[in-house]
Amino acid sequence: MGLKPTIRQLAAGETLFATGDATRGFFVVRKGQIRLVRFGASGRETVLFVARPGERFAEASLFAGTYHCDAQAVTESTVACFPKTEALAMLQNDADARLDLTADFARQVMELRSALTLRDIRSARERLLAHLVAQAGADGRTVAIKGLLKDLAATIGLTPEVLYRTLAQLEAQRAIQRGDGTITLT
Amino acid sequence: MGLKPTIRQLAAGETLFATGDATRGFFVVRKGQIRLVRFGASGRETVLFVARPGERFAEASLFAGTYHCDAQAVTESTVACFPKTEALAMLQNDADARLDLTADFARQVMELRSALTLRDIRSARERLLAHLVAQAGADGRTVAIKGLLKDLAATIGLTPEVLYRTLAQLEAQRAIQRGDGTITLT
DNA sequence: CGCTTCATTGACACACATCAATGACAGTGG
DNA sequence: CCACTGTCATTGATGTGTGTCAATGAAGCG
Repeated sequence: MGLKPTIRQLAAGETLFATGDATRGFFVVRKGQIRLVRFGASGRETVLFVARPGERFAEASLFAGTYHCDAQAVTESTVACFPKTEALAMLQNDADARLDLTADFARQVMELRSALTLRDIRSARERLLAHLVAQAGADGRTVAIKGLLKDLAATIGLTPEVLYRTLAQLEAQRAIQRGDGTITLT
Repeated sequence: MGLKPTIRQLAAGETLFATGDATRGFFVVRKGQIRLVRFGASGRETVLFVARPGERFAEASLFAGTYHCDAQAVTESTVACFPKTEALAMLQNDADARLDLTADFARQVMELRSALTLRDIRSARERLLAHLVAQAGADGRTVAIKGLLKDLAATIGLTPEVLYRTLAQLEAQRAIQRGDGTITLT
C-alpha cells in the first residue's frame, strides 16, 4: 500500500469502533487480537471474525457510511488505521494501487471459499488430506507447516487432539511422511 | 456490470476450463451448478467451491495468467462468460465499475469470514442462533428465510435433519417463533 | 392420481470433543 | 547450573452430539 497509516494502541477490552459509528477507514492488526462482534436484539452476541496480526479487517467500511459491527481488542493490541478518504482517493487515482487492492480482495475471496468448502468435509482424515493437497507446494506433494500444529488445527476446524491423532494415523498408514516443519504426501 | 457477456451451455460433467489453461475471464452461473476442483499429485481431488445460480466464480483469474483449478458442470448448466480483456479494460476506464467490483469483493470477504467463524461453533443450537442473529433484519429480531430449509442447513454446515430438530427444539423452548418464511427471535 | 421433493420425527452408531495425564522443550530466575 | 514454570505435542479413556439410515405425511406437478 502506498498509504501511511496511523498507529493506535488498544488496551484489552477497549473498543476500536461500535455499530453505527461513522466509518473512519479500515485496519490491519499489528499485535494482539481484535474481535468483530454483532449484537442481536436479544442481547446475544455473535463473533463475526477474530483478526490476528497481519490480517486486515473492516475493508467494507470503505463503501459504507457506518460500521455494522463492534470492534474490541481481546488482548492488548496495536492496529494500523488506514483513513477512508485517503484509501478511496487512492482507489480513484492510482491505477496500480487500485488493481493491487482489488486483486488482493479477489484472491482472498477464493481463499475463503476454499476454506469454507473444506469445512463441509465431515471426516477429520479427509478434511486434513484435502487441506494438505490444497496447500501442497510446487511438487504437489510437500507441504510446509508454518507455525504451530495447534494453529493448523484451528484453521481447518479441528481440535488439536484430533489433529495429532489423525496425523499419527496417516503416518502409520504411510499416507504421509512427517519431517521437520514439513509433511509429504505419498 | 456494463459488460455484455457471452452465454455458454454446458452438459452435465462437461469441463469449462482446466488447470493451466490461459485465463479467459470470469463467470456467473445462470443455471445449474459448477464445481471448482483441484487435483493433488496423488490424484485426490479437492472441491474448492460449488457455484450456484447468481454466483460469480474465477474472479481472481482477472489477475492471473492461468487457471489454478478445474471447472466442471455438475448438472446441465448455463454460464455467462465475461472476457478478461474487456473486464480489465473496464476496470481501467470506468471509475464506477471498479468501485462497484471492489466494494462487492470487500463485502464478500466479510461475509465469508463471518460464515467461516460461524463454523467454529460446534453446537448446532448455538451455531443456528448465531446465524439468525447475524441475519436478522432491521428490527434485529426477524429473519427472512429465502429458499429451502435444506439450503439453509447447507449454508450453516448442518444436515437438514439436525436443522429441523434444532428448529423444533428452539420453538418448543420459545427461543424462536416460526412464521411463513420467517423466524423471529424472542 | 402416481411421482418427486421437502419437511419432519424416530432410532442408532460412531466420530469427534472433552477431560486427563505424560514427556519434551524453552525460557526464567534464584 | 538447576529447580520452576509454561506451552506444545502426544496418547488414553470416556461420553455425547451429530450424522446417518429409515419411515411418514404434505405439497407441488405433470
